[in-house]
Amino acid sequence: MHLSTALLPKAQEAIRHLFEVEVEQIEFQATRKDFEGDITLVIFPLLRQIKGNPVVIGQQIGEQLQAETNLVESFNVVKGFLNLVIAEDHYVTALQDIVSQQNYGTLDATDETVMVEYSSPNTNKPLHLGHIRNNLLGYSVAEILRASGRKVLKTQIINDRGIHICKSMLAWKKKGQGETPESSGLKGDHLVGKYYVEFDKMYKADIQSLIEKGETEEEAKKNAPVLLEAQELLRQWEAGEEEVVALWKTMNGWVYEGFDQTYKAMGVDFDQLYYESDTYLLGKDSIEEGLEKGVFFRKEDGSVWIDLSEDGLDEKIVLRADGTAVYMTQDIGTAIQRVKDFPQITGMVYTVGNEQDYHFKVLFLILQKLGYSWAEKLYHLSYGMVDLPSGKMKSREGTVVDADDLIQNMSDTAEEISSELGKLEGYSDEQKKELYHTIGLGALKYYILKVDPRKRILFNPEESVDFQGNTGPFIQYTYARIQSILRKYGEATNTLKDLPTSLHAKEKEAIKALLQYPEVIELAASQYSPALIANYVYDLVKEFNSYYQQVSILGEEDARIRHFRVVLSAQVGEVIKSGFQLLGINVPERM
RNA sequence: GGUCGCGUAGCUCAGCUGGAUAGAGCAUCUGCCUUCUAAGCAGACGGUCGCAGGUUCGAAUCCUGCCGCGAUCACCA
Repeated sequence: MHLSTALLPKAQEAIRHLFEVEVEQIEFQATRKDFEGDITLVIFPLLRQIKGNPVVIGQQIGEQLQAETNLVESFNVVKGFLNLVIAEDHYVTALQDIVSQQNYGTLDATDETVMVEYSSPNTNKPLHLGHIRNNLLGYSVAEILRASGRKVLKTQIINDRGIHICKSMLAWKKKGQGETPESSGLKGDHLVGKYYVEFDKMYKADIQSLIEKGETEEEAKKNAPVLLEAQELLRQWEAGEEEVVALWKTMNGWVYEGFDQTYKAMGVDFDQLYYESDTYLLGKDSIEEGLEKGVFFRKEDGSVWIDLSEDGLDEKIVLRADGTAVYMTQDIGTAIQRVKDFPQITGMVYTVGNEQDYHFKVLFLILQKLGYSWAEKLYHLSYGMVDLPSGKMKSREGTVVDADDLIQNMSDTAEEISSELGKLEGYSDEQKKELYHTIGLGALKYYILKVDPRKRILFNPEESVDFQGNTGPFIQYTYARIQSILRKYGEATNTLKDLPTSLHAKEKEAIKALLQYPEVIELAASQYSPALIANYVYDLVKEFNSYYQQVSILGEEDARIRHFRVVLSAQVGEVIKSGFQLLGINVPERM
């Protein structure tokens, strides 16, 4: 039971008794560090119903509470704040309760099922840092939603068709000389990406020569021969020409092998895959349906639109004059298809950058207007771009931070630091390698997830991601130290035997921090924010490290107190592990 | 220009539905390894919370205007 919910009726009772007033809500907050107390009752809001001096009122309520409940041991009043000191045995029993729970922090199951879409890359180039943020956010939010009692389906829609892949195909046909991942030793997605860059070179050369022949830049960009060829390739693909489709399959196959490796290294996965080549024609039926319902209207040229001016937006096209689909058409169709595939879905989360805020606003409105009940529970997990000091990342121009390279670099840095510290005696090379990956990836993931998704991230590859302070490795390190204690202690720590009669101040603080975990999960789920989990785990860890420094755990002579301290440490370790799992970060036994 | 988001210490970020003297990390400086892992702990330094109004007993937080940065406003995806 939560402290404030336990205290609420007591305080209401006290106020009723003292002032003969019924108050519905009472504001509790954690007592600030510089004052004595655990929880603070804010008097000011009560003044609306109780006239008088807040200090006097606080004093009276404090006295009443102290007399009426053994939860409150003592109190003090500072200005309009009634600081309550909670009896220590409350915290001891609270810890006992936490320890007895299977998956402490996770919330009761609901009947909701949420589909979380993330990643959804194009298949013409390897994944980069922008995708990493997307993947980490999507994966983590999925985990957080699951911990908050929802069932979760992780998905991505792979953008496997379109002009972008045709560009890579064309360049490969012209310049590739049959090169394959095997022949070149290149990872498949990198090989295909190489030809995407190659295309851009040819394209730029074409533009240049057209300009020299007197065309304007605008004309040249439209008429460049390689672009026209790529467009022709797309038409042939749509017509199903065997040779083109075969090449398309081959090159996409290379890319998928590459992606699989990257996803595996990143530690993300999916329950269901969708391919744009299967879904790009979807949605047209819904346009007809919407026309009948009067949600859409047809213009004279035959194109179909929706008027969203009443919703503060403008008109948006949903079907071209020639009857072909636009992006919106597809997205409408795909959303509906997903609910057909998984009828248990009650909501969906789209992890897509904030440059598409407007698109999703419109998409969700359309689905609502079409009358789908689940449309109320769609959420665009919008996040800020990852920029470099030099500006935006552009694949074509090679100014990207490659995902595979970055993950490898992080791992290398972890290795350097670990080797310097030299604490891994007895670890095999295999174990070490795995550990470096855990730490390096932990640093990267934490670095990205600890910031509010909405904010854009400026990533400076020159200044490597930190391994000290508010970082993933710092938290992993704390976990490893706890595990070291547990190994040495040897006994079971899943139950509290003899309860101590008094607590160290730091023990009380650590238990308070543990008690917050469930509500943090709830908040993180309702706000779709892994950052809240990251910041919480950091606070917990800081609290614990301070305790660890001040108090000897295994060195305690009294066996009962020693056991209590080990159990408390074990539980802190559990919450670190659990919280980090929600961020998709592993924790090491040693480091 | 319209719409949306962001603006907190030199740098990177917290600050929950308004509450006490705005908190961390990095960087700089000072201490602490014969005691459970120093990727640590304790401390110092560092702020007109972009600016100006407003609401309130109380505003970094809510409202309005302005400034700055970013995104978006295609029969592109």
